[in-house]
Amino acid sequence: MTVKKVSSELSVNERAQQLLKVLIERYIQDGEPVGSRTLSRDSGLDLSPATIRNVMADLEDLGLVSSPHTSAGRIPTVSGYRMFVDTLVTLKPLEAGKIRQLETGLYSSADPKILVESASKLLSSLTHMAGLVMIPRRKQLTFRQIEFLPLSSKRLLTILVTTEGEVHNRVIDVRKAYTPSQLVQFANMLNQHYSGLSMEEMHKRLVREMEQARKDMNQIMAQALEMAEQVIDPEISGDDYVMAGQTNLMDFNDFSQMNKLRELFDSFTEKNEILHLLDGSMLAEGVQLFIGEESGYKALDQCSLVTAPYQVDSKVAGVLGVVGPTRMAYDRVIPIVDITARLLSTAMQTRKAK
Amino acid sequence: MTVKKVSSELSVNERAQQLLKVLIERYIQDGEPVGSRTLSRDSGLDLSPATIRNVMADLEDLGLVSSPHTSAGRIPTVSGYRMFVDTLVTLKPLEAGKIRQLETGLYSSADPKILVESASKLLSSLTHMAGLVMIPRRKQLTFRQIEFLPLSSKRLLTILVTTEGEVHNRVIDVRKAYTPSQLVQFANMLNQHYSGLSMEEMHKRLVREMEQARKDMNQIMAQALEMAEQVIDPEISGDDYVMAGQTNLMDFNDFSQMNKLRELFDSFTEKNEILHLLDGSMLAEGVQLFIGEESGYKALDQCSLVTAPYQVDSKVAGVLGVVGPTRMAYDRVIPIVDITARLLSTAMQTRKAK
DNA sequence: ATTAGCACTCTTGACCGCCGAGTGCTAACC
DNA sequence: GGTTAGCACTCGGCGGTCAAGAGTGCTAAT
Repeated sequence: MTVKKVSSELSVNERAQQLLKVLIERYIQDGEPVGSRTLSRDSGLDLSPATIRNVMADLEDLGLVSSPHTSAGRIPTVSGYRMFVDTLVTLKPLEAGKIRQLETGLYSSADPKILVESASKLLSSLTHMAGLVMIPRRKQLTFRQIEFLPLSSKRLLTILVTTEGEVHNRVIDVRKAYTPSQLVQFANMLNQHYSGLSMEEMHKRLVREMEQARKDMNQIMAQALEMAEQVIDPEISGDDYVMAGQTNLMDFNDFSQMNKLRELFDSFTEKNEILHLLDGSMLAEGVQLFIGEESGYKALDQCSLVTAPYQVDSKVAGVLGVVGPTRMAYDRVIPIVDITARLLSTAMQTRKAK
Repeated sequence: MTVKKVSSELSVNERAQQLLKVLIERYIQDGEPVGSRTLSRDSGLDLSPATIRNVMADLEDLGLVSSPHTSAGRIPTVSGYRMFVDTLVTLKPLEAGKIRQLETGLYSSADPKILVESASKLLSSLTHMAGLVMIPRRKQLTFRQIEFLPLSSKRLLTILVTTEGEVHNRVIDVRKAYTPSQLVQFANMLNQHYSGLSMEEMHKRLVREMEQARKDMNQIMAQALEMAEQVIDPEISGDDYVMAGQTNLMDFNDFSQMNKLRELFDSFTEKNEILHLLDGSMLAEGVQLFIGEESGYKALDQCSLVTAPYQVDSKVAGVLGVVGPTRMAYDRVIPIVDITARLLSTAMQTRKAK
């Protein structure tokens, strides 16, 4: 009996999965609980509503679907969505037109800032949700060049250029006045010495070598290093992301209650929660999903986040993705995020080759 | 008869104005149409509801109030608000605590970018609406210093510093390669020659003197000027504003319909309409209001905008303000905007004196 | 194992009537 | 003549009822 049951359960499972898949696709399409009759008609499985009701009861026991009230159809739960995206979904290849749109949108500029901005705009316009792109993390940028510009006697404008093409400005106050030629000398020294290092590495070395210079009573050296240290300071992490199309989320009646939406928008301006999440998904390879409460952040518990890391110089530099309602068209969104990440990677790459 | 009527009408008007004032204050307070009985109780005028009904009928004829339906109280129209803010409102002086909050919030930083950002945050938190601060207009900034940094043989990073303390970076491509010393020479020349001019003036001169240099076959000069011209280019207007607390607007049930709110938010990201408005109110002295449809922009027709220009170096540099529902506490908001503008002015001033 | 049938549940929208708030008008009042 | 009391009227909002529709769970038959 047990043996029989196992084998039968397997076949049931396959069928149940198929039904779950159809149910979720259906629910994503029109946002209403799906009933047994609808499923019986559209599943392609030639089963009567009654049979399907039995299967639904099983799925409900497994926690994959739930019904909002006694006499409504079923809607997927978070676990249901999870199973769907992990094993059931059939991804829709991206239409050529949209790929072209992405390509042209991302090849136009050499400035990484603009590139990041267009990527997030493209994501939002292709998915009709909110797109976001994390700015390359400061730690992982590589140092290329630093310059000091006197603003007043004891105030300097420092300009930091990375290999990736980013430019950072910062005003620092110094203890004593330097002549322009001294400043040039400082800059030259730093540029020769540290060019090509990652910010993180550079920071480490700066600290170490500053110690050394002080011991050696090498004033000049120590001063230059101290100034550089003030600019490189990893505390000013510069971690940030760019977002576009937040207002798209207002179209989803999933967020009909204003306060939920407000909470979400606030967490977009707060940034730290989102950054945490993005940071976490830097490590993963390929597309990653956070469905509903999976993210662990209350503000996002009605949303899903689809992310993919992008590379510069074959090292992971950042993450991009979209935010939308849990009930989103995963089959379309996943490829979009995936391809956008790839294209952004190459767009940033070619820039460097120039 | 006519003479008498005029005199009586005058006295009626005074009373009517008083009633209009109380009505608007009341409506602003709790957002519901105000009826004759309420007014009779709270106006302090010791009039019966019936009399007040007559006055209301007059006010309605004058287009200052309207009733949403036959048996509701009256609500102010745009003209009603206009009359209110122009002649009736008694402004509430800002509490010392809030002034201190503003002062500490605005004196902490020397960087104009940060200053602008905190000003808009302060505005939003003090008014519980959306605060915005327009960035000093490029044209009106004064040139202080320019530097050229070679990135690759024919690509230069240009750094532009204004007297106001802003730093602008831009990457430009040049036709031929220059040696570092040539670049320094260019920069020196430009800095000596143009320092202290407004961008607008500088641009004019650049064009003129470039012509001259070409005629004189002064290659070096012409090249330097051409490079500068690429950086100064007023087309890249850099007009922009910083906004904070948009989500506050979601709390007002005045914007209960999502699409209205969305339109508004979209116009915030679009920016040009808002910039137009802000630009227009740069000329006005002191606080200026756009109530409802007065702004002329559809997206803003449920909102009011309260603005005030701020100065740097006793020249108008930009505008700041708040956006909120037409039904906002003008008596509190107007002083807040006014004082914030003054404090931002001094905060930016002292910066320069340093 | 599957299905048909049936009773039951729950939501939704329409309809109804009532209450309260407020108006406009008229006639009386000072 | 301005002001007021009184009265009829209007309208939105609220609660209740009702029927229709959709969907379920269970049972018994296939």
